Amino acid sequence: MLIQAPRGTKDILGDDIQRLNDVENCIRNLCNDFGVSEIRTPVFEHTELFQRGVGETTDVVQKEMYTFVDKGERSLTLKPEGTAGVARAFIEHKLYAGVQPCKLFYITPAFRYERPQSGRYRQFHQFGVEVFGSASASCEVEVISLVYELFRRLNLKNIELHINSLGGNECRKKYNEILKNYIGDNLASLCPTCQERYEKNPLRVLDCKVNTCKEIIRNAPSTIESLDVECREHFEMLKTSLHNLGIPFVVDDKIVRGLDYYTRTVFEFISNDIGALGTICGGGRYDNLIEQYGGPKTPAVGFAIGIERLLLAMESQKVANIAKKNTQVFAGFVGEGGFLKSQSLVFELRKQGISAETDILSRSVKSQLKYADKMEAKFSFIIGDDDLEKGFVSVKNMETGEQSQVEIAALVNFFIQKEN
RNA sequence: GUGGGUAUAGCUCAGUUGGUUAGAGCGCCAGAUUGUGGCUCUGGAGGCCGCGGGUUCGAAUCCCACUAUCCACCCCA
Repeated sequence: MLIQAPRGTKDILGDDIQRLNDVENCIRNLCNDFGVSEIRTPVFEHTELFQRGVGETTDVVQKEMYTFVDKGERSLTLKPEGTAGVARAFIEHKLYAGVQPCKLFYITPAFRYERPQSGRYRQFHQFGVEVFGSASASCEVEVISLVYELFRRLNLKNIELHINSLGGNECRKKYNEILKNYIGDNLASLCPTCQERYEKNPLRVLDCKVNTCKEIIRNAPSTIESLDVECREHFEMLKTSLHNLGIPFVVDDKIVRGLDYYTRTVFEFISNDIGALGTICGGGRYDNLIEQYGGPKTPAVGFAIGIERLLLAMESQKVANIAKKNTQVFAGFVGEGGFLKSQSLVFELRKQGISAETDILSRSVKSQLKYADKMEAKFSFIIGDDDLEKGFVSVKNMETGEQSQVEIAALVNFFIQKEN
């Protein structure tokens, strides 16, 4: 029986790894420009961290986590998202005592046990940013503008920013009651899952895709209408600032995020180019989480981008230009003297930072050149005993076919010149 | 967890109403006079036809189950 990669996982190689590296480099430069430093947290954490943070009633915690017991009888879980671990680290390293705001980013694999489909894997990768310490709307602007700028740098188009406000603790409590009243007699007409949601987390009904539910909630009062004065001002300030930066957005009072820790602002960046799962980026404010984890009361804003989805969008828009591996020099040979000389020349060239290759399959000269061609070498030469005697070798420009005599002793310098 | 499509060479796919030894294109390897790539020509390697049952004289082909994969629902990045 052949063993293959586990369901919902995949190997990244060839053009894909090139694209991924390009995106990661772009992210690192971007974060540097935005004053955000990197953090790497463990791939697994105590299960309780996610239960308390992400929320006991969420699907992620209830049925999608990779949880196991280690030999010390600890219940551990492969991270299903990035925020919980960063929040934990923020408290554990007492970053609240350092310079505020504290701005961190991560690139990490994440794990969820779900049925794979387009844009969804069991092991996927997230790029996320968390900003701790600011209660002001300019904190949201900080991270939203970062995402917006990432898409611009990657040349991605047709991505819509949707924003909403769920309100703080008080408004949310109030809104739940209002929504329940609104649904009222229609409760029986809701889909079974929504009837459950009605009890546990009425907000989620707004997110339902079942047509009958959509119809019922179509004219439902929005969370925005129940905002208290402070939350309303906060939301207005956010909109003003986004206008100020020229970042287009739509207010979408139907977006409700699936993770319990969000308060006030939530937002998503949505693409229509990548199939049914169009949310490339999701995030929002979570002012209670740090305190809930036992840290000092600390406001925070964050988001996560699904890197696979980002790549999907890039592929569908064909914006990625893959940097080809470029071999500068192919050093072929004939005979043992030539073999030893080409071997040492290649090593010398490589030490000089010039990408060079020789034949290690004992192939004919013809085949060696074919190989050089496939490697897209810019120059090639074949060195043999008679060349060694003469002290010169014929260097071929692989694009033009031109050949020129070069002194063997000067070969390395010759290619250094060509490199510059 | 639910529903639908798919599974033949490294890749993309043909394969007749079930009928001898399973095919093409691309890719890979080699050759076309002695030491020079791309184009062309010739040859070669490479398949338990996803796995296991069943129907049949006979199955890549029909039926069943499983697994994987793709897409959608749910949920989310």
